[in-house]
Amino acid sequence: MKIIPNLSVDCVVFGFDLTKLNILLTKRELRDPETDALLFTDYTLQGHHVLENEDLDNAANRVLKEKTGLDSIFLEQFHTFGDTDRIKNPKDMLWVKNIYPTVTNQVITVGYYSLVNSAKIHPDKKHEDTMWFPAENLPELGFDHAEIIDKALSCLRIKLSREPIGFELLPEKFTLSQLQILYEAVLGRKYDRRNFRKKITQLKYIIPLDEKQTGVAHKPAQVFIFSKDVYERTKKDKLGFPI
Amino acid sequence: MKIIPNLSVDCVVFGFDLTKLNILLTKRELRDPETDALLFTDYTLQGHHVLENEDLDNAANRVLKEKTGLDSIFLEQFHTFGDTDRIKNPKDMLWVKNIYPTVTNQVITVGYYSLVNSAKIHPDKKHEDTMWFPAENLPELGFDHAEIIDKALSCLRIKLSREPIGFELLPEKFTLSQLQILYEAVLGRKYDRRNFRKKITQLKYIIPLDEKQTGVAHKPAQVFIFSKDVYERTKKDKLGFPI
DNA sequence: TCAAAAGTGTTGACATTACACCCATGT
DNA sequence: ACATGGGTGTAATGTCAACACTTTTGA
Repeated sequence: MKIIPNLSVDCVVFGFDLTKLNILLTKRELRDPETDALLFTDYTLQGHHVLENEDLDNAANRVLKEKTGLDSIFLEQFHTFGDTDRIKNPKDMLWVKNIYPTVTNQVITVGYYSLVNSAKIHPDKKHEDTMWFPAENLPELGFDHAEIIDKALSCLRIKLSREPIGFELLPEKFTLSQLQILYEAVLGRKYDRRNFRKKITQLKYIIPLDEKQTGVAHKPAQVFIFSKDVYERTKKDKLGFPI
Repeated sequence: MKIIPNLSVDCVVFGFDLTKLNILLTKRELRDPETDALLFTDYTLQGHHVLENEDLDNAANRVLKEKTGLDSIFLEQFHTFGDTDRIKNPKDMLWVKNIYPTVTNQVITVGYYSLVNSAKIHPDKKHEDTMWFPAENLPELGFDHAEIIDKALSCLRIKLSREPIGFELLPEKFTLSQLQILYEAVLGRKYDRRNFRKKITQLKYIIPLDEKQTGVAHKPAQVFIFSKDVYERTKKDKLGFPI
């Protein structure tokens, strides 16, 4: 299958480990083709060129499946990056010349972000060089991927403050504290525990189970599930008042 | 300047005539190259292929400048459309084959919307075949432009309910009723006049002038201006509570 | 003098914030 | 027994929704 040389997708994979927000990155190395000397090393998002006769969304799904093994997970297009000087860093130009000699110097990339429960990816097994980094503490990034991640995060924040998508980052059964930590981690603010619980428990689509946490060295918490079905049935698309 | 055959931008130009929300469309006709018989006619967004060595955002600005004469107006990228079957209607395939024979059958388009005060465009003069249509009552559209407009409108709604961008659609000096009608037209809901005014007048960046409407057959309204400067200085990026 | 939109305040319901103590479990 | 996070209520404040009459102008 031939690639489309001037069109790629990049996926910002967000994960939550019940403590903090993480981003999945892949190690990139460039070695001199003759001497094999290590020229540089850094990290990049999971990306690939779109293939001929492939829908954009499918390209993003394919990349995700290849890099994480996960299928049919939450995936949302957030922005397209098309400045002609996107690849301006000398190391990136060198890398492109070595790895994709057929690629033009004007590549636009469509950014997607996806949300996964970190526990579902075991990067050590399949892809040694693909690993989680805390969103707050990322390593050196290739290309314009720092910019792409910034934009992804700000789009995720807006989305999360409008729609209940946080559950995509949690195990199916979760506690209210885990949910609160998730919101705090993504939105970068704190919530009062009582007020948070009050708010959440009045939502009909967050359903308490007759089940408690086990194996924790403190009072076990009640577990909840999210019902997308109930949400879809009861949501009312109200837009905020003008700012 | 050569075009990039598989990459285009489409601009959804929103205008407000102090009454309702409008969208700028261009008439498209295809005639049989031999008999000159009219094969079909419909309307399309303002779009064009991106040029080699042109930034995406610049391409959108160029298209807008060419089609409306306007420069440096509000322009926001909202979504990229990249399904392989985007051009599936027979009339569209026919049109592409006639007009852009070099173009591949897999073209992705980056959607932008822009906001203009309708009064600033006099389509009759420059472009007879480019005209305003009420957003609520659009004619038959080519390609997937109905879908693109839907998405643009829903993105505009979300943006408008988060940020004060409505002023881009208004004359520099406006009345509170005009602002209210604008919000009602875009968001598709009604506001109580007293509550709306209460809310707006407490915003420091909407500044009353010592000036009144003239030439109206009723009590003249006070006029206001929007200060982007004051807004930028006083805004606090608060994200909503989880839904 | 009439028509048309401008302008103006109060009240009740609801949502948001702030805040402190006891509980159940594993070690 | 202790450390850890779970679970709970109330009062003050702020925000939102509903509602009707008078004013100013041009025609």
